[in-house]
Amino acid sequence: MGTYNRDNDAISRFCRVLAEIPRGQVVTYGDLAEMAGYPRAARLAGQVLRRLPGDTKLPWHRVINAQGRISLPEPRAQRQRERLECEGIALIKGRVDMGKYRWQP
DNA sequence: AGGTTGACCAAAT
DNA sequence: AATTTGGCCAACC
Repeated sequence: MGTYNRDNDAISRFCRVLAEIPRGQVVTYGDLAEMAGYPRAARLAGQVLRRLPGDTKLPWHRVINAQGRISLPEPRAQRQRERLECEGIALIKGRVDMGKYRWQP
């Protein structure tokens, strides 16, 4: 199978990877998908994140797009920016310095 | 069933 | 540097 169908096993794989991202670091949607075992399924990562409960303890804010930009619509983008800054990740002209903060295990 | 829609991405223009 | 293009893949009409 290799296909994703609302099976919780797939979702928990995304969540497991998400939980491992260290404080003060970020990954891209594509990175998250690949680490979860779904290479080239960046949009799938976005769908999983979108469905996370609003009160999740998972570090959803550590996931940004491949250009180092926040991919959320306002007003959630503002919350993500705040959370990142709380961890010492500043956005310079709307961008995270991927060379400095991208997590590579 | 089949078309459209995204918290996407890399390569080409 | 900014846009466009083609690929991606499950959810949702």
